[in-house]
Amino acid sequence: MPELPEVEIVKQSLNRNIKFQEIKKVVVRNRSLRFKIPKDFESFLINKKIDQISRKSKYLIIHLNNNTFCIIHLGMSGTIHLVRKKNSISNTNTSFYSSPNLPLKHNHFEIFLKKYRLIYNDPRRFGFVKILKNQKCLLKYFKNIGPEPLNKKFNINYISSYLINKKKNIKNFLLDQKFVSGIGNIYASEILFHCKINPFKKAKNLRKLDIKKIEHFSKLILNDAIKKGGSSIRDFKNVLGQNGNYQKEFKVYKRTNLNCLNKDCFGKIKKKIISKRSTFFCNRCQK
DNA sequence: AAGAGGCCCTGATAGC
DNA sequence: TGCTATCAGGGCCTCT
Repeated sequence: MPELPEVEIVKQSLNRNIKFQEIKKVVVRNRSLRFKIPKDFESFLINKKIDQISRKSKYLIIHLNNNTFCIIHLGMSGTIHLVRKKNSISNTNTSFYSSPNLPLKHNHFEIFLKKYRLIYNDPRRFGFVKILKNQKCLLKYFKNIGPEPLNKKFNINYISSYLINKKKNIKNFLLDQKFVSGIGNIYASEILFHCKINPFKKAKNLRKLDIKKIEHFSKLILNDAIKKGGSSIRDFKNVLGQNGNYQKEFKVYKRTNLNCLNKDCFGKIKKKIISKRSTFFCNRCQK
C-alpha cells in the first residue's frame, strides 16, 4: 500500500530526523518478514553512521558511512516510527511522535540512535530488509527495475516503444515495476481516471495522445501526492504519526457506485477485478 | 518473450 | 452475539 509518494514522505522525514546519527544498538524482535531478517543484520548496522536516506521506487535505502547500504521495503503494511528519547531536547524540531499511536504488536526490529528509536512495524509481513555490501550490489539489486514515473526516462518514446504490440491491459503495465517503478494499485486507478483511459484497454491499442497523458498524469499525480504528504488509507502515517492528505483527492479509489467527478460526465464509478486487484474507473468517460 | 496465476500474511469488515 | 468467509495488496516465483 505504501506507494512511491508515501515512501518519499517517509524518506524525507527520516532525513530530517536521523541523518548523521550513529546506530548505537539494534534489536530484532521478530525475524520473520517477507524474507527472513538476515542473521548479520544487527552486526552489520551497529556503530555505523547514517549518511543519508534515499529512495528508489518503493524502496528506502539507508546509506551507511562505510559505503554499505540497508534497504527497507514496506510491503503493504510496513510502517516506520520514530520515538524521540525522553532526555533529548532540541530547539529546532518540535515534532514528537505521540506515543498513544505507537503499535505494540508486530514490531519487528528497533534501531537505537542518539536522539531517536526507530521502530519497524509490519502486521502482514510483506515488507523486508536487505543488506548490501557495496555500490555494485546496490546497482545489481535494482537492475531489473524500470524507470520511476518522475524520471525523465519515463517519456513518450520510452512508453510507446515498451508498449508496442503488448496485449496486456494498461492497468497491469502501470503496476509492472519493470515497466515503471513506484506506482501501486491506488495510484494506478487514479492516474487512468485522469487520463480518461479505460483500465482494460490493451496497451498496444493506446494512441499517441493516450501515451502523452499517461506520462503527464503519472508525474502530476505522484508529485501532487508527495506535496500533500501521501495518502493515508488504513494505517499509513509518516514517521511522526501524522496522516497524509492525498486520500481526500481520490477520484475513483473506493468510490464504487458514486457519481463520476468529471464535469459534464454522468457516469458512475465501477469496481472490477484485474489480476486479483480491485480497479476503480468511470464507466463512461474512461474509454 | 510474454502473460497468467499462485503464494506469502494478519486484521478489518461483511454476511449469515 | 459469534462464527466463518472475503478482501486488502507488492514482489517474486513457476508454469505454459
